[in-house]
Amino acid sequence: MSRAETPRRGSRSGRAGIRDVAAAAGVSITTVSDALNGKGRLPDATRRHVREVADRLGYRPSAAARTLRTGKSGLIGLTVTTYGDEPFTFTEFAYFAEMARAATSAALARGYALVILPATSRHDVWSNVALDGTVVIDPSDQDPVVSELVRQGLPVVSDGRPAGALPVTAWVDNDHEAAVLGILDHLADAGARRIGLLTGTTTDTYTHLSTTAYLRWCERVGQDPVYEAYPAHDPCAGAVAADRLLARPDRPDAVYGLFDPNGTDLLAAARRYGLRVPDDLLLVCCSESAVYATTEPPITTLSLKPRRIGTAVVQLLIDAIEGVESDQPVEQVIPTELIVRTSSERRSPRRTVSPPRSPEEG
Amino acid sequence: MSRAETPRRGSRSGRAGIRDVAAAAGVSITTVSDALNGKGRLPDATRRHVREVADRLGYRPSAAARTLRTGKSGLIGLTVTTYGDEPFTFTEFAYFAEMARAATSAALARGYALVILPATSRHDVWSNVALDGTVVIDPSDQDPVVSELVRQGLPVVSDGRPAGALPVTAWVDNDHEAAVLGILDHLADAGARRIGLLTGTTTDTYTHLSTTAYLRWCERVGQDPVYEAYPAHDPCAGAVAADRLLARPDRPDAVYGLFDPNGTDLLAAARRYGLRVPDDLLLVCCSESAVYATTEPPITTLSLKPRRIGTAVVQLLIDAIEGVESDQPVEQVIPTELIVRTSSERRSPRRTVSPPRSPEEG
DNA sequence: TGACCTTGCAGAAACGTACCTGTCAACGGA
DNA sequence: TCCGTTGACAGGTACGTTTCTGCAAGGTCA
Repeated sequence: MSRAETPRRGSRSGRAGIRDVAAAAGVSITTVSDALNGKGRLPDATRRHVREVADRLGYRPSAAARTLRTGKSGLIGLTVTTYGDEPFTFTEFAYFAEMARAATSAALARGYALVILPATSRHDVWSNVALDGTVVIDPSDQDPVVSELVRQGLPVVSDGRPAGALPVTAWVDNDHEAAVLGILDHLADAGARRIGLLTGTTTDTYTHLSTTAYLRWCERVGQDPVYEAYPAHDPCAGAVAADRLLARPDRPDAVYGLFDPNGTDLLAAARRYGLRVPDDLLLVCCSESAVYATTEPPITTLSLKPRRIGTAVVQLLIDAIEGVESDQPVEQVIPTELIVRTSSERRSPRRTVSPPRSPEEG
Repeated sequence: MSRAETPRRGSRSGRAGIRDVAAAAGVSITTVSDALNGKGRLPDATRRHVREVADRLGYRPSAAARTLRTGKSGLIGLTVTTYGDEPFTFTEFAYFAEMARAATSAALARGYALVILPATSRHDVWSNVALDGTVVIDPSDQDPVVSELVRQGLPVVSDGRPAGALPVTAWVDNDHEAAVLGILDHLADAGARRIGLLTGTTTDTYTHLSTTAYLRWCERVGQDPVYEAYPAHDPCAGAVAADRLLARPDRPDAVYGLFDPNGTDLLAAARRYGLRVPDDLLLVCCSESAVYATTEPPITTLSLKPRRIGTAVVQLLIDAIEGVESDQPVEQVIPTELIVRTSSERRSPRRTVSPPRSPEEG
């Protein structure tokens, strides 16, 4: 109350700045900064006083100024693959939604927020946002976005192991070969004689690894490969490919579909051709969607565990940003989970579907 | 080339700044800024020269500094409703994913990026990011986040009309009452005598408006309401509620489900009770998911048109940010779309499902 | 030949914060 | 009494832009 009489002629910008708080509290800017950030050596009385004045003035520190000063923005980029103008493809919906949800959650828990950015290298958007690091989903071989980010010295963590010699900081992925081999063995165990594959025409790592694993398995067991490939970003093409696969003269008696909608597409196609599932046709597809638990019949699915992946990716990235010496390896393989349902149980289905337990009636 | 001989002793921060570009090009900082931003009065030769030097040095302007100076960050917040720790609920997946996709696309087209933020008012995250405005999904009555944002003078546009006197800048919504009434009439036309409702226990506007519309319709036509409510964020509760609805002594002969998974849940419950759809039970649910086109039978769905909503919301927000005098009203009602499929066609299903056309075989 | 305008650029002041470097008083020990 | 130490703060600079204001040089016109 000694000499804080000049109230610093009206905060002209509308919002209160750190200067206004300092003036109102009768202390210096340094003291305010230290008090609010828990630094410096201040008696608790001063700290409380400053905090109270700041609250009273509704002071919110400028994120831009803080970012400029500290070099940290608290923002993490999340690149989404684009097909044409659309940010992410329909076939990846459930996976992406789950993965993004987990990533968002993990980031927020550590004080970071996620920024959605397109994988296409539009410099004007990318350079307009100050990022501390980036998560990229399934980067392509010579991804220009990744190169640019690395050149700027930003950590980059990818979902999906990087193709070629892409210099990412860390990556997280499933063991796609093992997953496919496991499914094929599972189908063979269930009595399948000729297993078909519904795959994609794109060149991403997931499609590539899965397809070659299938081909190797066929070679090993001496089966002729039976597969149809289609552009995975086109949902209609999937239905057509499923139909074509079941219309072949060498029709398979079991099919694994690499993409989420393949299950319903194959089921619809089987119905058209009068094939009973699982009696005439065993079905498995890779999906995160819950609908396959209640289809007729329920369909066996492979889950890639997107929530675990999203969490792991963000943890690795933030560790790299904050320079934490992580005890986790920088290359993490997340196990997949095969959720076995009726569609792949040829012999003696255990039991008929029972109604869900109602909490009221014991 | 006159006196640019002091090369400004090495850009210490690693990255090239505007100063380094100015020194290398032999011009002033002002000239570099003007040249790169297309401002000022400069001959094309200078402009080209500066641009070339900037490219050679790999110069990227600091987003933080620009934001601090201009007050614009190019970032738009997208708040997601949270249940517990999870950023958004499973039941909204398809809707949210579509809506977010459209919003992302629309924002990027106008040079903005989206930041995902939780609706819960964790100040430390919110105040750490410089936003130009925010999209909120289904804000609650006295939403503290919205109040805070408005207090800061930021424009806020909501998906879903704001409850109470929430001071949003603009909003976009469907006409939920009209949609429900339309569906009930549609079901009655198809021969339904007693229409049931699967609804939620939450207090959001969507659930509230839809439920009261149903009750009013029942009163008008003289039908006793038959409905079950469950916490919409719990997928298991939905299956139980669907089962309970069909187990009632006054079992409805038609059901409308307000949430996305209700269709499969109701279908599974109907199967358990030996009810044929649509012969014994007409079914409609509100969903954006494509799976309902290929279920057995295909299920009639109501689409809320999340893509149009996402686009509209972002356009309104950016217009407000940039001070554009929009010719669009600040309150936009997007029409819903009823996609009629077999599950609600009691009399004479038009035709059986035909296989999709294959591009190869005409 | 001055007065005046246009062109082409440079200087320097912000933007709001964080933090490094003092400064001054009080205090304790020799 | 003197010196070293510590606590409690203030001053000032830097972060990297944008942009307002100036200022010469050259051209135009009376």
